[in-house]
Amino acid sequence: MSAPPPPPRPPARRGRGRPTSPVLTGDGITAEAVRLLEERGRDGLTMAALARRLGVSPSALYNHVATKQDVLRAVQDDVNRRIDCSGFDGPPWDEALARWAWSYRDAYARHPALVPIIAVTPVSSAPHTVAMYERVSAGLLAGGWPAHLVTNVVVAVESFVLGSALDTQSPEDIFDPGELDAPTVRTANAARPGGDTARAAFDLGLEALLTGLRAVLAQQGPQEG
Amino acid sequence: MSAPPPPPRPPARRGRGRPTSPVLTGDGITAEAVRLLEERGRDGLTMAALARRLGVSPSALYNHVATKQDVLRAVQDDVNRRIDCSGFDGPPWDEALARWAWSYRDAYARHPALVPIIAVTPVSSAPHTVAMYERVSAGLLAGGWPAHLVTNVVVAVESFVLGSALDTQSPEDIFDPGELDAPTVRTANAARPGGDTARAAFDLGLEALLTGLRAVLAQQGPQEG
DNA sequence: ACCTGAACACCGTTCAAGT
DNA sequence: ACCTGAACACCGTTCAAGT
Repeated sequence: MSAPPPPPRPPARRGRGRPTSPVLTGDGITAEAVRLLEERGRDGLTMAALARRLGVSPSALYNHVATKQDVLRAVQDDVNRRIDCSGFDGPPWDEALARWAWSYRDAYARHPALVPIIAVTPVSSAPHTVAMYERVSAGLLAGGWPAHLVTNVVVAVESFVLGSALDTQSPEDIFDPGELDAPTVRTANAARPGGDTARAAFDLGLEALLTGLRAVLAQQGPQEG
Repeated sequence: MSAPPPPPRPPARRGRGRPTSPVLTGDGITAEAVRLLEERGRDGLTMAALARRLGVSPSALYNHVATKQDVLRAVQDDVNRRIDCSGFDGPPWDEALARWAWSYRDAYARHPALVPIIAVTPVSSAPHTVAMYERVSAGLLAGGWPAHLVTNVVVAVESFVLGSALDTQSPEDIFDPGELDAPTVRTANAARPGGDTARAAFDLGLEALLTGLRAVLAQQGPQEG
C-alpha cells in the first residue's frame, strides 16, 4: 500500500520563508483552555483537543507550556481574577467576606474540575490569585482581625466555599436511599424545600460561619490598627 | 523473529479441570483498591495495577465491576463505614457533629482523591454511607433541628469537611507569594503559628460553624420531639 | 524560535477464545 | 462462570526533523 495523501490542513496561519509572529502564545492557550473546560468539562480538556482548536499539532503546545498541569494552573489564575473582592474596599469585613464567598463559590461551581487543583497549588506563580489574597487579608486586618488568625479565617472560608462548589455538581437524588432502609433520611429529604438546594445549604452554612467568626473576633478584644 | 516465550506467571491460584471458587470477588477488589489508593495515591490506582496485585489480568476485573467508577464508589463506601458517628447516640447534637466532622475530615485527608467523587455520587448503592447519613440525620432531629433544615445542616458541614480535607494536602508554602508584591499576605503568613496549620484552620472554622448553627437553631424555637 | 509527525509508555474497556 | 490475551481508541509527553 502506498501512503495515503495527507489530509487537508486548516488555513495556513504562518508566513512563508521568513520568521513571523508565532501561532501560539501562553495567554492564547489559556484563553482557549478556559473555553474548552467550560464547554466540554474536565475530561474534554485534553492537550489534543486544545491543540486542535488552536489549529496546531499537540506537540506544538510544549513550546509554550511544560505540562498540562501548567495549563490548569494558568486557567485557575484566570478564573480567580474574576472573583469579586470589591467588598473589602469599604463595607465591614463580614459583609465583604460574604460577597467574596458567594462570588468564589459561583466561579468554581462553573469550574468544579479546578477545585482539587487550587487546594494544592502554590500561589507564587499566579499573580491574580495573589492579588485576591492580598485584598482579602488586608480587609480582614483592617476589620480588626489579629494577624495570626487572618490566614486561618481565609482557609476556613475557602474550604467551605470549595466544598460547596463541589456540592453544586451533585445530582438531585444524591440522598435518595433507594432500596436501603433509612427512614430519617427519607423524612429529611421529604421535608427539605425544593429549588436550588445547594444554594440553600451554602446560604445556611455561610451565615452560620460568619456568625461564628463574629463571635470569635469579639472574644479577641480590640487590635492595633 | 519468533515470539518470545511467555514470562513466568505468578503461582496458579485456580483449580484444574473442575470449577473452583473464583479468584476474584467484589469485596476482594475493593479491599485491594483501598490499599493501593493509600500506598500509591490517586494516580497509582489503575485497573492494571489493581489486577497485577490480585494476580489476574486486567480484563478479569470486568467480570466483577462494570467500570473503574464502580471501584471508586465501593472504595468510598468502605471509607465512609469507618467514620465515627458514635456521638449521635448520647451527647448533644453539636458535640456529636464535631466528633463526626473531625473523623470525616481525617478519613478524607487520607483519601483526598475520593473528595470529588463523594460530592457527586448518589448514595443509593452505598449501604454504609446511607447508614452514616441515617445516624447523623436522626441525631440532628433528636437534638431539636426542624426536619426541613436537617439536610442543609448536613450538607453545609460536609462541604466544609471535604474542602478542609483537600486543604490538608496543600504544601507548606502554598501562600508564599514568591516574587510577587503582597505585603499583607506576607504579614499574615509570618504571624501564623507553625505546626499543623490545616488543623488550626479546620478547628477555627468548625468552632465558628457550630457556634453559628447553635444560633440558627435557637432562632427556630422548640420543635416537636 | 517554533512547528510537524512519528514514536513511547501508558490508560480504561471490549471481546473472542479458552476452561 | 470466569479467566486470558489481543485489540481499540485514547492519553500526556518527547524528540528528530524541518523552516
